[in-house]
Amino acid sequence: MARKRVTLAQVAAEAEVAVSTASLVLSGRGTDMRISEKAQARVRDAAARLGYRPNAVSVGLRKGSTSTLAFVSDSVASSRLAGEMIKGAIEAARDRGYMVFVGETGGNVTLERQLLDAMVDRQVDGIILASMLTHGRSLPTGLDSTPAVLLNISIDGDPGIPVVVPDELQAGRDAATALVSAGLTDIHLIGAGPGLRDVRTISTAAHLRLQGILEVLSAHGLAPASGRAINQWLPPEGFRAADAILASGTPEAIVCFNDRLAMGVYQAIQSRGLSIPDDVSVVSFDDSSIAAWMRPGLTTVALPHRVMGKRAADLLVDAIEHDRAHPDEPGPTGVHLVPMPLRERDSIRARPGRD
Amino acid sequence: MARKRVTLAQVAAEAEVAVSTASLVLSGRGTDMRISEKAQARVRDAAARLGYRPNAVSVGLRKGSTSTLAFVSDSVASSRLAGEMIKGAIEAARDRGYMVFVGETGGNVTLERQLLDAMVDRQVDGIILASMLTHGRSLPTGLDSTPAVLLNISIDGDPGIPVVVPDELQAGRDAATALVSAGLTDIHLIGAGPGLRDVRTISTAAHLRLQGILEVLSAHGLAPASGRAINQWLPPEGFRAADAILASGTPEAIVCFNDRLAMGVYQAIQSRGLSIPDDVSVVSFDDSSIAAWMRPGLTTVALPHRVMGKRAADLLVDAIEHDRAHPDEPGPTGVHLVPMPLRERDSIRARPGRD
DNA sequence: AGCGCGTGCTAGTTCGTTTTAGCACCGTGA
DNA sequence: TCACGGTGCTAAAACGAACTAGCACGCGCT
Repeated sequence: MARKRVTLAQVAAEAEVAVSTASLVLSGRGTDMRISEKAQARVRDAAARLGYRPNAVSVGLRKGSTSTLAFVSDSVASSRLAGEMIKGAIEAARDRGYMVFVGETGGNVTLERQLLDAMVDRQVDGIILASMLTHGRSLPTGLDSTPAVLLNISIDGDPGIPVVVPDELQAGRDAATALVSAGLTDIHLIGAGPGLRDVRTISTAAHLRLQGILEVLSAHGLAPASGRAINQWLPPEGFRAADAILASGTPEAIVCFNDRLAMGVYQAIQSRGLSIPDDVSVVSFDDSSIAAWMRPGLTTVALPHRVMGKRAADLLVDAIEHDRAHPDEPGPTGVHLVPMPLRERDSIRARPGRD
Repeated sequence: MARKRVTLAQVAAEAEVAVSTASLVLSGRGTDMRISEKAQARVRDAAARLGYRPNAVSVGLRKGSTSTLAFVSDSVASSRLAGEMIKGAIEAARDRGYMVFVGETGGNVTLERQLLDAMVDRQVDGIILASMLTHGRSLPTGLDSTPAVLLNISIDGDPGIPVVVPDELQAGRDAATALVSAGLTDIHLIGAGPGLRDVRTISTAAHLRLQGILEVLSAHGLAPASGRAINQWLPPEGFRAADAILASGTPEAIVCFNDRLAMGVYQAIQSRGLSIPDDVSVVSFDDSSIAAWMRPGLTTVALPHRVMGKRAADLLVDAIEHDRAHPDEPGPTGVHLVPMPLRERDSIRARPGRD
């Protein structure tokens, strides 16, 4: 086993030309360099016959670029979401001819440093630094010597490189609009609120979602009927919060700050024999896999992780190519907001008597 | 920006020795090669001062090995599970000094070929070929020239390389035992069964789980009270199947072939005003994230994806090192069953009057 | 004085490719 | 007859590290 790889030298020998000739031909510069059609044909033929494939490591050494990206995140698998991001990035990278190294730091800064170093040692052409937490953090050093993109990380101040984040503000607006345009006015918030400062998580998502919601409500002369700031957005918390609301009457609508909270909210509502959406409407955020499985289907504003990953990889490759073409110019930058689409399912019902 | 990387030559110049001397010292063969302590100190000092890091690409070219693994799967993100596998593999790889390329084929054979080729072109030291479907499939060619491990793939016949799969047979036994030892005898199957041939999916998991269940039941003189083979294991199917069972009486216990089915089953039971586990006990497979969030917590046999990924990476590195040490010997092989632990939560109640 | 030997280091080749500079040949026009 | 220009190719130098073979030097011994 382990048939040795075919090298360019072998192809050249088989075609009876010099190595440099073979290289020229196979890299498409043959005609350009006035290699006769006959010789070119011989080389191509030999390459095909021997099943020649260029050794990417050697090319990487010679050219200094490896057609390789690094994807470093703090958590690959803690959520299905991270997987989607990676998938999006890998697909986009592949379409552009790049392979991707995936690394995971678990939030450990030392590990992040080591990983980044290991990636740079392997001459990656660019780096995607991703987080699952969308919170402000400081940027590791060394990201200025290699093209890089920040994914799902909102940095304080201008990082000087492209940043890809979901448009949480608009998502908040859309969730509130879905309720308001159904004629619902008695709206309760679970996860954050009722005021703009009532946020218990480090996530900036919470702030932005809340801001968007409040913006739309006040534009319609409304305010949240209640709100609970919660730091752990998990089903039991959702259950407790909803139960407390239900104890003092049936609300028209509940906004959950994520689908796990919504799951608990469903349980609380249904365990009281009430119906979603006939008695109370629910809207949420994330569109995690459970959202579609819940009964009735949960209307939720999706986090488009796949698209974000793809976007990041595309921006990174753009940056790499820009760098190659104009090594002195500063390179692309800016915050790229990815729209969060509203997935309308069956958890919102228009208020009878209104349209 | 983009400060050039420090090369060994620069370190050597700074330490006033030859490049070869610097190489020897930094690779630990200094004393071995009788380089004076003084010179060694100068080299190490210079390396530290300049922040020297060896260029992994160059080393890869020279040594032929790149400290890099490939993880190729048919679906990275279709389930949270795949992410866990990758995470396990990446962690184990990192602990052994390897970085990992992740690729995803979407089940497309052409793409798989291309990806595998691209990986081999980059001189990966080994390949993990993973699937999310645990079904028999044919092995791509070329896996014999590079160390490889199959992850979550059961191949027909001996692939000649290590294979890592979950122990579904024992999982089936454990699920059934959990019910039987609680004194439950009226046991209904949702997903497959009641007979050994009543399986509608291409997954071998279904067969093995069923086999394990039937084995334990018959060892106790029991047989399934009913069984429905289903090809799509999703909540609505679970709901329908459970509803049909409930229409003709209240069952003692239901085995769901995965957690999504169980989610539908919960909905069906609870919408009839019945209680889990007081009226009916439920056990399931997978331990997906929803299992812990359901009310009551779902007792389920976990698919240890993280452990499987870790195991695969460890076996692969073992194979690589074996290959390096004994290039002629055949290398490790065999099927490695990873135990599926039973996660006991609150969906099983012992039958009153029994122990 | 000459030989052998241990010590401490280095020159030079290799890995597989890209790329630049330029060689050898031929026909042509002066 | 010779410079000149075009044609078709190749030699050789990178890229950065690893590693083999072996050089120079000084010391002790005969």
